[in-house]
Amino acid sequence: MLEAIEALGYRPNALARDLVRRRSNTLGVLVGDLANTFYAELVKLMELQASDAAFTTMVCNTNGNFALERARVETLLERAVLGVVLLQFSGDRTVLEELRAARVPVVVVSCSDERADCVAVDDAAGMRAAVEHLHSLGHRAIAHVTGHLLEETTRAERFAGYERAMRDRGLSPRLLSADDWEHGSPEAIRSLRELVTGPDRLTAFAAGNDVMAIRLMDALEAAGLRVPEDVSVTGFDGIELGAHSRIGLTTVSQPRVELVTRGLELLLDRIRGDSPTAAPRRVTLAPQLVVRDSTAPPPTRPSHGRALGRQAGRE
Amino acid sequence: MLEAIEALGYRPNALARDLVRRRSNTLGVLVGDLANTFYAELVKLMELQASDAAFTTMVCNTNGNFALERARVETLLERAVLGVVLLQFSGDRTVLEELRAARVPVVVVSCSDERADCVAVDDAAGMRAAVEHLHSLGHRAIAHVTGHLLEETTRAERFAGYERAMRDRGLSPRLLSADDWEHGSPEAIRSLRELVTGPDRLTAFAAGNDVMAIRLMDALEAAGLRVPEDVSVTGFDGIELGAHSRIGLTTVSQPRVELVTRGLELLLDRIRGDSPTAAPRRVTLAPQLVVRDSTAPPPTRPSHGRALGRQAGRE
DNA sequence: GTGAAAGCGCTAACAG
DNA sequence: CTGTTAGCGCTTTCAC
Repeated sequence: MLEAIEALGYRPNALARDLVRRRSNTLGVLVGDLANTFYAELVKLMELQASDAAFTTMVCNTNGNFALERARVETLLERAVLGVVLLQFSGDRTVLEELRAARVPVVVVSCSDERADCVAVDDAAGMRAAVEHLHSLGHRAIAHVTGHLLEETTRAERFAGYERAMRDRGLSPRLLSADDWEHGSPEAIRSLRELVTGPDRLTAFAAGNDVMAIRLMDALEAAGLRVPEDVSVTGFDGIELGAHSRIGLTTVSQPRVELVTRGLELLLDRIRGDSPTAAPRRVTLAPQLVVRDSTAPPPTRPSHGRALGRQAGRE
Repeated sequence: MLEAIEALGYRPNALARDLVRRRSNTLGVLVGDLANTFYAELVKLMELQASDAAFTTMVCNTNGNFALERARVETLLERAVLGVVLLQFSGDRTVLEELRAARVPVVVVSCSDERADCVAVDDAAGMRAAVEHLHSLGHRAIAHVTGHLLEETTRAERFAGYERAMRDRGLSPRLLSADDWEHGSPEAIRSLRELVTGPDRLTAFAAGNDVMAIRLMDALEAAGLRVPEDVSVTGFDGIELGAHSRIGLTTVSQPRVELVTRGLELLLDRIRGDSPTAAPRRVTLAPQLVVRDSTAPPPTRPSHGRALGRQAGRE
């Protein structure tokens, strides 16, 4: 009988099933920017683990844009998703309100929000580890580099961690925006060079994430500075590319699999209604400093050799 | 009245709408590996353009795994998707059959299949351009590097393009598998060094895609060889990372936006039923050679300096 | 145990 | 043109 059904090519209609059940067995995944490999990998893991748990996922790229994010949430709600995973959440209050009003469980992964369950790395501790590492190498003039590529709350927390670590060591924090040299304009490159060769010269940059760190390395080398000989750079996230021999980025790595696993755990717990009224829960994971080749002791006498080093040799 | 509806927080139930319409206003997107930024970006563009055209998308990562791919297609079919976009399609016949049996329009983007509409770059022409470039630099011993990271038909076509280009120049093709040194085992690295320093020494590698090219550079440098001084490398795809100053990968770039736009065009055309019985259509786009720093004339006398160059200086 | 019946929230068709 | 009605394909309930 069942074979006959199979043979006839019967396929159950999920639309009808979902309608009568009034829920769709689908998890929504909202991600800010799929082009950032860190998030792409989280999405990939999420999709895999969710389907192992017999859920369908619906991936939405929000481009970090509020309006788009809201529209996507609306779509997910209309489709009666079981729950929503927010990666790189913009922190827009109305979205969370809507989700709450619709009684749809939410988990925020890899960034923080007090209004929802979240799983994230201890950003402040991660930045502290980066500053500590640079400090122990002898660096004193360490700037923090951040920008719009980083989701707001994460940006704030990483900056806070950096600032605290600097003050704890009696150093003065300095904040730079990666957005300035994003397009590699000559003035931006020149002013970057100023920062490293000028009077209060910087010897190290602790970037807010790997993508910014890698672009910064690019800009520094375009300015004729060598990494790590003239200046050290650290990142945050631990994207695969940073491990490439040509890049060798010292970074603070996030445990991606655990982030996803724990996130899904929290979400499924809420979906099953195991803890319906519990206050937002928070899982904090430990990031891990990975030391590679982009950090070294500061130069003893500043040389900033434009004619020296790899850069000059290759271009 | 409409305002009252709004105020009461009415939200239409897409499940019911879809059930009665017997179609879901959703496009399925099947992608082999989201962790490859080339595909992640295509997915991102696809999602954006589809939602601009008022479609929801359902992204599924198949991991290049037949069983997973089949399961995902089954899910999409149960959800009565309007159409399916196949990125990095595994070429599994049964999947296409199922989709056809369910009368669901399909478009294959960035790889080829005669059984469906497709939009792809001319892979053979791209590889020919790479070989031509290397040949004009003076290279004669050029190997093609491919592996499981590349979807099957694409792999075949790029190899064919390479082989033809080599034979046209009276050169003998040589095929290597990137899978060998994927894990960076010492033997693999040693045998790679053999290939470049041994009797029939290779002076250039034309890789099947950028990810493999970049990993190959890593492996070559681990073997104490310099790129491009000792050996040249080319990629295929044009991922952003290849443009980084530290990488500087010469590559054959694919027009991503056009790939997505044209793909969606073909799919929507079929969905609207404009050309219900037309034979599979094929849009072929021109790839573009981007010359950067990973290619140079072959060394005049082989030095293969282990103690020289960036590698030795940095590790 | 098995089988019939009700109805999920919409849309499309049709009657007024 | 507006209002009513049937029914999409399933699950769940309830009667047998």
